[in-house]
Amino acid sequence: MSTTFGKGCHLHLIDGSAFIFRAYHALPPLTRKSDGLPIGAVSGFCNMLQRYVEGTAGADAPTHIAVIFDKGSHTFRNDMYDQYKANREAMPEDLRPQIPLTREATRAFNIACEEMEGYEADDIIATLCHQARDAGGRVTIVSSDKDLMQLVGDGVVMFDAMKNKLIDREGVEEKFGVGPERVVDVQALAGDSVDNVPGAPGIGIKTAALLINEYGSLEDLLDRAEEIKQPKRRQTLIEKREQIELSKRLVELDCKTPLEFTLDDLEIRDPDPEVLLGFLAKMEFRTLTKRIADALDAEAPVIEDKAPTAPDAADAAQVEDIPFAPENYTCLTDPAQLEEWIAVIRQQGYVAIDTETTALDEMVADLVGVSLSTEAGKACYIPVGHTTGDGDLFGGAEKAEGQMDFDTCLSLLKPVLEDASVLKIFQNAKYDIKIFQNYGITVQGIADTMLMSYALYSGLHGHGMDALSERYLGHNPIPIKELIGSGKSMITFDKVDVEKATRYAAEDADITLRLWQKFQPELHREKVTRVYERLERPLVPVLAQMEREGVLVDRDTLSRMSNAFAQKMAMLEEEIHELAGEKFNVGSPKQLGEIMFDKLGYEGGKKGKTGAYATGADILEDLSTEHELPGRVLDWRQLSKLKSTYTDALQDHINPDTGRVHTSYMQTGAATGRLSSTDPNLQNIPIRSEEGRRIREAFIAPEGKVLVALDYSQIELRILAHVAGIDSLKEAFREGQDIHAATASEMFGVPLDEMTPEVRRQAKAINFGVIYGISGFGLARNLRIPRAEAQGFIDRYFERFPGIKDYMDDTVTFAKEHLFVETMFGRKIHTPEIAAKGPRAGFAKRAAINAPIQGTAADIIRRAMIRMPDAIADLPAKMLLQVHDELLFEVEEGAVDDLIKTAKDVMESSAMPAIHLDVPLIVDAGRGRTWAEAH
DNA sequence: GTCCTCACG
DNA sequence: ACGTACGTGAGGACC
Repeated sequence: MSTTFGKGCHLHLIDGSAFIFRAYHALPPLTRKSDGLPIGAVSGFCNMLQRYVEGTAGADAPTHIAVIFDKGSHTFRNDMYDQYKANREAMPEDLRPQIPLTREATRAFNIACEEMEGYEADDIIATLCHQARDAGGRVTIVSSDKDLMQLVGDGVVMFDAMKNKLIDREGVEEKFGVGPERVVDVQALAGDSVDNVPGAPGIGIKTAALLINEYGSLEDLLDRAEEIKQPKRRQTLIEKREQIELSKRLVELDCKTPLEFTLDDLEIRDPDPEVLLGFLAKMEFRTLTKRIADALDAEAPVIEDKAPTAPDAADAAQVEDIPFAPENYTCLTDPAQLEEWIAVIRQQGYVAIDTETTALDEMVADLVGVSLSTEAGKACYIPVGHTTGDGDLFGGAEKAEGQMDFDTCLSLLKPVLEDASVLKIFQNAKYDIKIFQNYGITVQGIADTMLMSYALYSGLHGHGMDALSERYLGHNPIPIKELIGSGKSMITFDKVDVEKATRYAAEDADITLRLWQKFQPELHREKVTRVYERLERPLVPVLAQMEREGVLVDRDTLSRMSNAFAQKMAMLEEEIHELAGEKFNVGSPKQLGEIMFDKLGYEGGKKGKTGAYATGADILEDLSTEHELPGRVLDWRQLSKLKSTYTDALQDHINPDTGRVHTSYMQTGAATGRLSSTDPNLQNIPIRSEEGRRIREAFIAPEGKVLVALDYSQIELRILAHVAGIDSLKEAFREGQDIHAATASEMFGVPLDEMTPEVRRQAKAINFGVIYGISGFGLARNLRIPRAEAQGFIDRYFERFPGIKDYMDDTVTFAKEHLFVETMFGRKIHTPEIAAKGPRAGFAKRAAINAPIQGTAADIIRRAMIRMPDAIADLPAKMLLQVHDELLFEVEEGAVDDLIKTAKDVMESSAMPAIHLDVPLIVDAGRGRTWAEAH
């Protein structure tokens, strides 16, 4: 039955990883109906495999076939160069569990399925190629990976299944400018950013091919490097010789892999219908099962339409039964123990990590310890920076007993942290990766339980670890207060006793791991995997980098402003006291209310819930038509606000080391998907008032650089026009009209060229009102017109734009039915209050109407931010700040136009291709030495 | 800690 | 019948 591989045989080798990734990206995140297991990639993989086998049947059918997979993340190339493939992005979490299933699928098709520990699939393919060719057979490699092109020639061709194209010797020459036998020479010079092969800096494929063709081979080129005319190129080749030679060894495939099977084992075999259909049925692939059953002329097994089972009842119960037992938490002091932990981590491919530090501000925090957890209930803590006495780790204090050496610990952890193929699970990853960055460690390959919770439960509750642990694990973690106290007597973590720290820190890692296990299947069940994978997880390093950059703020400017404000306030205060007839604290609303309404007897004093008079700006404004005092108080309040919140407070936030202000962005702060900014909040720097706007003059670019502000024009209204399907609004946006004027024209029948500012202002207020879930009362208050008149405007608006009312009604209906609303990208915002009765129902309704619009805008700018670093990588520019619909950059003077063009393009195209908008997105640009000028 | 007020989109 | 524009964070007063 079995024949010996030889002349006339034709071996097809399928690059398994390529199939898997193509399948994963080509298909939506499908899940198995009965239990929510992600199976999109498996489904695509099976389809592709089946179609391939089907498509190759005929005259030149393969006699032998195999699917070759990678195994393990560590190969002999990592021993040569530890940075090899270190840039690889972490595997999406919903793909990981599908990998073993693709092996199972291959076997179910009765196709040979081969892999080797320590070798890449490419090496196995290379070895098989050589063997097959030596035996006189032919080979077709099914892959489009350029690393395999070196194997082409002498009966070996490649088939790019994506483009349905054969790649032969000419194809390789087209791609590399040299024949297959010189491909590795070109690759060694050109390097490869994807695999992190260094190559020769400044030399790409074109130049490399030119050089190789001129000198014949890489070795000759390097030997005769002195002869090269271009000085820069000559220098590079001489200085980087070793790096280039290393690169060649990295790209050269090993054709002597010690295989544990022979070519004869790969002989093509018919699948066993029972096994194959059994597997497909188990995966619950209805269409595919039926199609293959037909092809095999067999009976398709029945796939029951099982209702989803209770969420992993069995598994969950097991995990939840594992107690939180501090005795299973160990304190690691010996590097050998850590090495054992690392071996386990590498083996299983993931670990939960938490860092303990001396401060909440990552820019000034020192690392005190690291905790790890590899399975529920099991965790360790590595103390490295605990101190005794006064002073800190790097000055004054004594290092406490019983710890691991700081540098030893980090040098052991570094390769794991930087290896994107090992998943590091954090609660609030941004904090920890910034801490590790302080020590030159760039963490790659992260999961974040805080972001998972946000993607799953935004609007339902907060996403802090204590709350999540209590809610989802039924466990109250040790409060940090018990270790460091609170208030004035608070100590830093380095002063905490190592034993206590171990219990606390190990528990945090344990909890993080358990939350990850709990949330992972939920992401699929709730269909928010895409949101988490595309909108949340990739944003973390981007925000970390922006925070690290900070923005330059001029202390002198702020300090001068503070002084000027103080003087003016003192004068106003004197006047106010005189008008009041007594001295009082102008900053106390309570005292002010009593003075105005009780003592001076102003009309219209209204007490709120707490029994205090309301003294808000709107009330003082009304009073100021009758009295002098309220106007003075308004002026005083404005200055007080500017001084305390901005000109004084901002100075305190200037980092002494960098001279810049480093805000912190909270990714989970706003339910709609917006970011929020704290410490300091740089998203509410004044701009509306002339006095306040001047604070932006203190935000500057360093010498030789410029600030560039890019902001989306009317993004929320554009989204509204799209989602509500308002043709006239869409048309106005497409034609670049003044949207508020166009609205006014449509509503009041005033031609555009006769528009008055007053009518336009009213239309503008209505436009904004609509986004907020308009009410007659709210619009009346905003426009200071009678409520009936405001209601008349709204009625007319709905009449002219009937789609708006439908959109609002539909959104509320959807929210009531599902208790959440969605953005265009599928972000869910839960609206539990929509079921409430009474006044709360009104709030919830308006929030539900607003959330998809505000949230979609937030998603769009997030996508822009995620794509931005790569887009501007070659420009001398940094993205510094985000203010909801604006991005602020710092750019070298000469590159301003390039930056604006590139960044604008990224922003304007960021809705696509995930969603389609019927209206264009337009980004306005400004530049200047200060943020004030850039607007 | 909570309320009030006010800065931003 | 009720009280209302949506989403945030920070500072100061007051308990």
